Amino acid sequence: MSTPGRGLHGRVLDTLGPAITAGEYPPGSVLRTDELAQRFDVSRSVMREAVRVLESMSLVASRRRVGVTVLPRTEWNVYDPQVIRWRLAGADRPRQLRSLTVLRSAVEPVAAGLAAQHATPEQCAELTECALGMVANSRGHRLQGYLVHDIAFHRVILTASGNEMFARLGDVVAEVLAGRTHHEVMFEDPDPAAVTLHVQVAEAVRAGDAERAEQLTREITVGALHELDILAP
Amino acid sequence: MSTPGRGLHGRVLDTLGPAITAGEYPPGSVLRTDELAQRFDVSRSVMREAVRVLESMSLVASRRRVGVTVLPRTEWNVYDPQVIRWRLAGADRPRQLRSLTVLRSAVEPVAAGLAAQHATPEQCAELTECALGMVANSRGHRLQGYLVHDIAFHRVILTASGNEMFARLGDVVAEVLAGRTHHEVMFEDPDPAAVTLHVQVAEAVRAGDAERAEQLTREITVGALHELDILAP
DNA sequence: AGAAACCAAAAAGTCAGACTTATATGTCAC
DNA sequence: GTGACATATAAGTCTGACTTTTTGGTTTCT
Repeated sequence: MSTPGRGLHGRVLDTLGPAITAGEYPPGSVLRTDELAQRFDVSRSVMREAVRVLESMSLVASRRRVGVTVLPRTEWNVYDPQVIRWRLAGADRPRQLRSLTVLRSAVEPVAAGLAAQHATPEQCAELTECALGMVANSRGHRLQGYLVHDIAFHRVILTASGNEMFARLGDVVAEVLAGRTHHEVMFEDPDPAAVTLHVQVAEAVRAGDAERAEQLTREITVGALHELDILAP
Repeated sequence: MSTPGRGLHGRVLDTLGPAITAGEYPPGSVLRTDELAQRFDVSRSVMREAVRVLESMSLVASRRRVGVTVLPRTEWNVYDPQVIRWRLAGADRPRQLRSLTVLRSAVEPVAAGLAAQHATPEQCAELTECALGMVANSRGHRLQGYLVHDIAFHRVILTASGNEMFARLGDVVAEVLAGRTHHEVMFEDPDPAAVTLHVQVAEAVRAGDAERAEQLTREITVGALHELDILAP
């Protein structure tokens, strides 16, 4: 998943990125390129490339005579897939999970509504296929199989919406769903009501009923919010 | 606005970024670092830093023995503020404007609902202030003054939602609104109904009425969709 | 004493050149 | 045609010297 070990500068990022997003260097901390280069045992050129990438993510700012300063979280490019991965993998995981779930609750219903209007027959077929796969794996601790279809389902919805920015959230949603299964509490079989909702969404999209698709998806995301205690019961 | 001229590599990006996002290099095009360095009259080290940044935006991929290849639009990090700016400034502007407006229509209503629950008294005050400023500038071709308050209004809503990912969309929304005033057709005074809606949203947030704040904001964004002919009348 | 001008050190920024490594592609034998 | 092998290519890496900006302290003048 993603882009592992693409060169030396990538290795550096794999260490520095998670460290910064985890808050190991509080905002305002100052790093020096040469020192970092020594610490990671790479040349300054490689280190500079890594710093440039962090800078383009607004994780740090590089200024002459002062050094590379860590920026406050409010400056971070929180939509950068790399940043999201780093945060999901580290100490910032709960916060990232919450904000992503709220984002999902806003985006996915609208995406489903658009999908009902724009989905191709192939996408409709794939959607029902996914929903059926979820049903088939909804009992008997077949969490892995369930997850695969769940991820595929939401990815198709986002793609079929026809909006490039929605489509780009597919990977993020996938990581959220996968995380819920693997890290969070998810011992029992999935909620039967949720499974039913997915089937109904697939049907609504196929029927071109945007209103219904949106409303049903809203119910799904409300469920996700409840799981994280973001909504009062 | 943003980060102009932060070093030589930034200058290179200011040319290459817009060129790529405008589609001047079709997907699959191959660039060579050395050739680019010559073309921009910079050292290879500087050029490499620029390429690294483009790579972190998934605009290009760098592979040994082949070169720097331009990636298809579906790979781009379309949430990167820099990418958004480049696209809004170039040939891809209409597409970017549409997808951003659809994103707004999904996010802002939910953000307004959350703002109604979480906004501080100061934020509520600022919000009504903005709304009043919009009213005051809604007649007599005072578009500039209107725009300032409109931008501030939406920024407060997104910030007050308490969700970091929503808050980060403030800059983007600002650029969309500014673009609508400056580039798009916007000769007459703003729609009075829209002005009223903003005032009502401010009131709903102050009253803590999440449901109403969300619904009213939805009406605002529906208006924005209509402006771009995304919704049927 | 306070402000203005000045100086020196520090760290990022830039450049040039040599070298390494992976890999796409063409060549040859079978 | 298939597989092994050689070769050329372009990215990747390292090093060292040099430039530029900026900060913080020092000196000087009012």
